[in-house]
Amino acid sequence: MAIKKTFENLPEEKQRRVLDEATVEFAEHGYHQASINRIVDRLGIAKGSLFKYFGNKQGLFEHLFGHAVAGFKKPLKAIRATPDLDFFERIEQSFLAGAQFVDEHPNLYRIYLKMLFNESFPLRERFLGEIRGANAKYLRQLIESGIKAGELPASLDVDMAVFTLHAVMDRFLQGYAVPSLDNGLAPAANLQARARALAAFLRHGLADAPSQE
Amino acid sequence: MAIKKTFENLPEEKQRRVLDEATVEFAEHGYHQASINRIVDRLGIAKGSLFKYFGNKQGLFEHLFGHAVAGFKKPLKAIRATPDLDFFERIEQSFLAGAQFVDEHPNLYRIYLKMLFNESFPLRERFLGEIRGANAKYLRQLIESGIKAGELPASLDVDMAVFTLHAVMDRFLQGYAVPSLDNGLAPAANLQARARALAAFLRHGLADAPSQE
Amino acid sequence: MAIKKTFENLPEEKQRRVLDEATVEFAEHGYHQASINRIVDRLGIAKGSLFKYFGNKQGLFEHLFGHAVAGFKKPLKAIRATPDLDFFERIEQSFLAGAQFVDEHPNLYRIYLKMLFNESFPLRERFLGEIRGANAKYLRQLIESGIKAGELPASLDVDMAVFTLHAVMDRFLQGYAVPSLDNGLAPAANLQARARALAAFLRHGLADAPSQE
Amino acid sequence: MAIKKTFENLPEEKQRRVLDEATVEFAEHGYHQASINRIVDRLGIAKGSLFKYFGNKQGLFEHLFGHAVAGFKKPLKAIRATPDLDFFERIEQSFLAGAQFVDEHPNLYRIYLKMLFNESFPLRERFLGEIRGANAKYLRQLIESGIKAGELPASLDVDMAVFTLHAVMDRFLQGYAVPSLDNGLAPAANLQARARALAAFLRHGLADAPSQE
DNA sequence: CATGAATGAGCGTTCATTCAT
DNA sequence: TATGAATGAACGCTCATTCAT
Repeated sequence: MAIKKTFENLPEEKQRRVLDEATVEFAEHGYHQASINRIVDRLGIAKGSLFKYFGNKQGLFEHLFGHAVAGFKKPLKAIRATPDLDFFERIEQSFLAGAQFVDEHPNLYRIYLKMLFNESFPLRERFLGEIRGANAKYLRQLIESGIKAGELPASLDVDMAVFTLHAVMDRFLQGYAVPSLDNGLAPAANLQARARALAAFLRHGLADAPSQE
Repeated sequence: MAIKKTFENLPEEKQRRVLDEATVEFAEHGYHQASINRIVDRLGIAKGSLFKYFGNKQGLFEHLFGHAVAGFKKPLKAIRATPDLDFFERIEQSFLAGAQFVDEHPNLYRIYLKMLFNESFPLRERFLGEIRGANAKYLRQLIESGIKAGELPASLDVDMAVFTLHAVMDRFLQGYAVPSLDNGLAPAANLQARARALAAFLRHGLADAPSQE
Repeated sequence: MAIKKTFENLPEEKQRRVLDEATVEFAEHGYHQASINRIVDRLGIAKGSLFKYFGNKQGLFEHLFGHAVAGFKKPLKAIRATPDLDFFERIEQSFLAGAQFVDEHPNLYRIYLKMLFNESFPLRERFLGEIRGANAKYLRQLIESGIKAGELPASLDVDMAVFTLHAVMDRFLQGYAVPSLDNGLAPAANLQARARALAAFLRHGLADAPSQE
Repeated sequence: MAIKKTFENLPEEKQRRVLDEATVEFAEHGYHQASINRIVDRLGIAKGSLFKYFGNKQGLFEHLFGHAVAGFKKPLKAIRATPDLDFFERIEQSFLAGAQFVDEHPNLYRIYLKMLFNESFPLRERFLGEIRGANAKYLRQLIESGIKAGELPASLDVDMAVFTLHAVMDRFLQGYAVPSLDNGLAPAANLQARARALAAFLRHGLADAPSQE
């Protein structure tokens, strides 16, 4: 707590600038390659100030990303509370909600992606566990609701379903955030169309795909 | 390739040792955090030698990973040539072939994963494009063969199918290579069982899942 | 002394706390390694306040240790005024008085020890001169009284006697304050026994030592 | 070992310069206040070089002082081997041998003094233990020889004798190396005279001092 | 050709001190 | 008067790279 007292006394506008610049730096370079020097240079503040605010580099990162973790979970909450949508509509909406988060917080999402396979981020296990755990739990609840509502067969292998949904949703967002990873695969369809297509796809599988219209 | 001439004159055994140690270092630390110092210390060779062989750090990485890229494509080739398997059996086999590659080349796969979302790897775009492009192409051909063989409906949205298959296969391998990312989602099923379950799942989708036995 | 005006207006209790914490810090880390940050953190006061009180780090140290110097001289004064003790009893009592001072002001004594051979303490020459000069003067007077009283031979080389007494007394206190410096030398005798033994020793020297009982 | 390989391959002249400059820096400022920057600036070499040689600041210090520790013990050895001197002549010679060491290695002795009461030197306990232990052992053997030779009474309290000799010898050298600590106490007698006077003094003690001539 | 000593920019971090509020 | 945010030089240390031997 003592660490952030100084920072929290700052004018909100300045707090925002500091966190934004730092987020950009971590998003561009990852944790270790991110440079405190560059951050303070861009901010036009003294190096010592940043250390007063956050204690050290790790403190800065943890503050910044720790506060953001909640944001990763929020978009999904809204959808679960929509009684008028059926399961596949909710899936579709979840895709779009994720994309909206990526649009609004592109750098936080980039940090998350870098953290996925780079072990050297501080608190990586905790942060990833929270985000991915929340996602998985959300999807599981969605599926279970779908079964209860008769929209999904009771015989569904819920674990596999969660796994598949999670995989496809992750990939959908990754491709959206880093288009170069979609290398030639998908048509440059607009976002909603792709979300709808994927949802339809997940409904029937490969062998039982209905005719396209 | 004047750069690699002196390296290629080395005894093959020594070449292998150099590349192996470097691969381990890049796999553990990524590109920028990897330390030439540590590599030559472990190898017991002079630092200057490594620079003579590869020019610089980037040259070392490009040589090493460039040679490895072909390895990423090989396992899939074998499966496409199996006339006695139907589409979903091939998918299942593809999963297992990928897992086998991860087993045999864990460090190359770790490098690939780190490269996915970290822009600072040299030739990243090219390497990723090659690997992912080959994967996508392979999957597309598999699907098209499946359609021709009547195992998949002609109406299938091939792009979406490729996308989904790719997503699930990637996630399958990532979870296999980095189990902590599977956070609580999947049961500790053995590899083959999970591959089979996923293939079955992809066949019928969520809404049309057959009863489990 | 404009510098200390605001400090002296503080409630005495607070003055004491400030000086005590600062003394601990200087005793633990010496002058340069002592950290104003740590001091104000422990005190819970603003950093600016300390600088208002004392101007700068050096001012704080000088105030603190300057006030303490008198304390270094006090214990000895008392002994000189004891008419019923002979010279060697006074020496013995001086040792014990020194030890008592170390017990009561361990941190001041630690500062003094650190200052002995570390040129970077502010006002070091003056402080050391005062303390050591007072000690030497005290010992000289003790010796001269002893000669006058016929307890010591008139032929005594007073300079050498002062030197030796000073050396032994210093070492006695140093070993008491920093036992690790006594490395294996002395038996774990209790304080009074050792003081008495040293006094006896100083009386007769090495060659003329009487039988031990 | 690996740490010092690079350094040991250097021309001896350069090795000497490096160690000399570093010794001066540590002698002037102690361990923590000593600045690697200043050392390399004075040497005109790159900062990285020093770290290649010794790994880190502590490694430099330990190398430098560790090698010097043997030098602290050497002068005493020579004296013990002189059969033609009696006990008090040996004491006198020991004082002078110590003074000679201080003359030849003033900066090492200054480091030793700073280390005495400053806990923050690396390996302080070990270095001090070695030096002081060797001194104490040397003095004890001297005393025991003196007793055997009948030059000292068999009833002598050896522990106290060692303690006193050690104290006086230390103080003698400290005053020689840091004259300001002798504040006004002793006359500016020449070295040999003072050594002789102290030895005489230790022989007879205060109460039994013979007439001065 | 191999070596490994030398380089120096850059890193994260600490610190006493200043000064507007 | 008390505050505490801001400062920026200095610290120990790492690194990929160069080049004389």
